Order: sequence, then C-alpha cells, then structure tokens
Amino acid sequence: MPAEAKAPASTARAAGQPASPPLTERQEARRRRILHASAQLAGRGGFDAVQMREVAESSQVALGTLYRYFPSKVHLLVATMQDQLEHMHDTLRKKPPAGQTAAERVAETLMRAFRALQREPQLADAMVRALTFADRSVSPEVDQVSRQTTTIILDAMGLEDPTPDQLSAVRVIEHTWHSALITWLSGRASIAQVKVDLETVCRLIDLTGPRERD
Amino acid sequence: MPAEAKAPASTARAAGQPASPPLTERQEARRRRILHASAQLAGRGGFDAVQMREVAESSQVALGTLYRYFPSKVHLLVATMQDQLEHMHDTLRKKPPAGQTAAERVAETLMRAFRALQREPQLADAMVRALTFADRSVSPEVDQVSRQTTTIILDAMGLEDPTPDQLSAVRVIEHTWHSALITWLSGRASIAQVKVDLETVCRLIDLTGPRERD
DNA sequence: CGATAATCTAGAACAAGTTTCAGACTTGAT
DNA sequence: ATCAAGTCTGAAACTTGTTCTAGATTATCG
Repeated sequence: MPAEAKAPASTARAAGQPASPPLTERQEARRRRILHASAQLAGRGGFDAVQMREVAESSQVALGTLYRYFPSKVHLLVATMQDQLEHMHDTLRKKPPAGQTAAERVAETLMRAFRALQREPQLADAMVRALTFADRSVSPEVDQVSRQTTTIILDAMGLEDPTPDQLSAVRVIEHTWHSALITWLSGRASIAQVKVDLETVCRLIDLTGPRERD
Repeated sequence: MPAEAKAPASTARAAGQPASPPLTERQEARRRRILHASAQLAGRGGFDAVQMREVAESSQVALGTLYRYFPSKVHLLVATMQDQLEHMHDTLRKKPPAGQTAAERVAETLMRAFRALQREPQLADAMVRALTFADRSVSPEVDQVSRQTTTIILDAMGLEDPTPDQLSAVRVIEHTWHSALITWLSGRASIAQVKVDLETVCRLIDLTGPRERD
C-alpha cells in the first residue's frame, strides 16, 4: 500500500478543494520550504528570478520532487500568491477598514493591500504575472485565488448575500485590481494613477449597493 | 553609409513613435509576412503555438532576422495585436455604435469587439496573454496598444477633451476589458458573465460623464 | 521485523526562446 | 561599376522550463 500521498497538492486549508490525501509532516515541511524559497527568489528578481532549479536547490528538494508538488512554475507562483493572500486576509481581519460607506471601506482595503505590495514589488510582479499568464491547466488554483479575493472584498463591504449586480461589481473591481497592478508593475502607470482608478471603480459599489429596489 | 534601416520597428503608422527610419519595400514585405504568419499560427494553437522557429520558417525569414524585427515573442504578439486593433478601429469607424447614451455606445463597441474575438479565440488568447505578460521592455509597444484602445473608447463616447475623471473611468474600462477577456479565455468566466461585467463597468461613464457640475 | 508500493534524489535529456557568428547579399553613394 | 556599411541567412550554442529514468529512501500493512 502507498507510503505517502499520491500527489501532494495545495493546503486545502481554506474552502474548495476535494481535500487530496493529507500530507505527512515531512511533506508539509517540504511544501513550506518550497513556497518560502519561491517567495524569497521572487522577492529579488521577480518572475524571471524564480528559476525552478534554484527553487529546488534553495528548498533542498530534487527538481523532480518540486514538479511533483507544483506541476509548473505558474502553479508554484499562484500557490505562493494563495499563501500571501491568506496572510493579508488574516491581517485585515485583525484591523478591519474603518470607512463609513462600503465603497470607502473597499477602497481602503485595496489601498492597504496595494501598499503591502509596494513593499515587495518584485514579489508582486512574480505573483501577478503568473496569475494573468496562467492557462486553463491552472484554472482551479487561479479560481481559488479569485474566490479568496472576492471574500476579502465582500468582507470589506460587510455583505451577507450580495445581489448578482453586486457580484458583478465585485468582479469588475477585481479585474481593475489585477490589471491596474500590471500597469503599475510594468511602469506604465504611477502609484497615484492606480489609487485614482481603484477609487473610481469603487464608486460602482454605491451604484449597485443600496439594494435593487426591494 | 547604411543600406537599410538600422532597426526595423513597428509601422509607426498611427500616433506615437519617434518614427524610426522608414523600411524599404522588401523590409515592409518581410514585416508583413511575419505578422501574417504570427496571426496564422496564433489562430491555431494560441500563445503556445506561436513558436519563433515556425514563425521564421512560415514567413521565409531567418530566425535571426525575425528577432531583429521583433526582439521577443511577446513583442511579436503585441505587434500582432496592434495590427488587429487597427483593423477593428477601421471597421468601427465605418459603422459607429448607435446607442443613445455614451455608456450604451461604449458597451456596444466592446461587445462588438468581444464577438470579433470569439470568432478567433485562439488568436485572442495569444494576443491578450502576451499583452498582460509583457514586462518593462515592451512598455512602449503595450502603451501604444493602450492608447489605441483608449481612442476607440473615447470615439464611442463621442468626447473631445475628457476630464481626468473620465479618463480614469476609461482606464478602468480598459482594465476590465483585458482582465475579463483573460478570465473568459482561461475558461473561468462565461460569455454571459463577461457581457454583464462590461455593461456594469460602463455604468461608470454615466457617473462621470455628464460633466462635473459646471 | 519484513514486504511492498510509493516517494524522493541525482542527473541526463528534451523543448522552445534567445543569442551569436561567419559568410552571402543589398543598398546607397561615389 | 565599385565600395563601404549594414542586412539577411543558416546553423550552432546557450538558457531555462519540463520530462524521464534508475536507484536509494520511506511509510504502511501484515
């Protein structure tokens, strides 16, 4: 019978996955070392600096093992993003945004996240590029990131069950968030511009927010 | 003295570039063959199917020459997108959108463009993935695409000189456009969802459109 | 404890983007 | 027509993501 699980996958901690067989301690440790190395390398040179051989070496794991845990570089970086997002969500839960309106709170939340990314622009580059470059084979993981982001925004809005209209607004906000990050990361938009755009898109919330018409 | 131009670059037809030395006819023809081959290959397998060796062979050009014209695969695909965007803009000029409000016209324009992309989803995949994956070295070209897109949207709005507020709204619309395309292309959003999101974001125009308060 | 099946390791091998180089070919100017 | 400078070609080399293989290790079952 099998010794360790067949295919080490994501933590499955949050919502979603069909819970692949649990990892042994050593496997959990390996996974953690890999993600750590990934974030570390990304923190230096961004996407390009995350080289699979280096990640393997840094995390004391054979190349083949790395690929068993994360079937591609993009998978690895998206998983790294999931990891960081969890931190962010925890932080936000401790100090929720304080604005009066939902739009203000969402804008504040996004700006806080943005400032966090500004501290590690290279890491942001690696994660965001991976996220938007991901093809269908990474869909489940990218979707998980998307769900996590949606949760964070809905939390900021303070909503229980959003209307379809509001969900669309939230999706648009996420679109803007990702794409604005990209333009900032590639040097085509200033920080101020990103700020303005995030505030602009958040106005959509006021537009859909005050319930349909009951 | 030089025989042909030093660095064959983009058409520089539209606005923007400092007009690199003009290309000879044969060079223009090569450039065109390359772009054609690129679009053709992209039309089949999408981003991955555009392999530089194949593009070179298809367009009857040496690999080194291909790289002289387009310094990377991403450059090539972004140029391909510029090309397609021009077509689109021409088409739109012939049959402008007919909606009553600016928001309607923009939404109609985007939906028309979206339908055009649906006819060649693989080509869309290649172009959009390249666009969002582009790093700083491609900024000028990506910026050109962005300007072209902005022009198309402003055209649809029928605006002469937009306010900063409106420009931000347009940027947000572009963000949504790109990011929504990505989610559709990677199979994480339905066509209907993209449609709704585009309509949602276009409402921002009504919010900023009817001049400040004058 | 021993058998067994899966995992992990080291390293070679392969694929596609990118770079490089020597030599043949064009071009524009004299 | 000839020359100089730059361009194009064909092919090899290099880089980094990905795959494959044979053998050493580890975990679980009996």
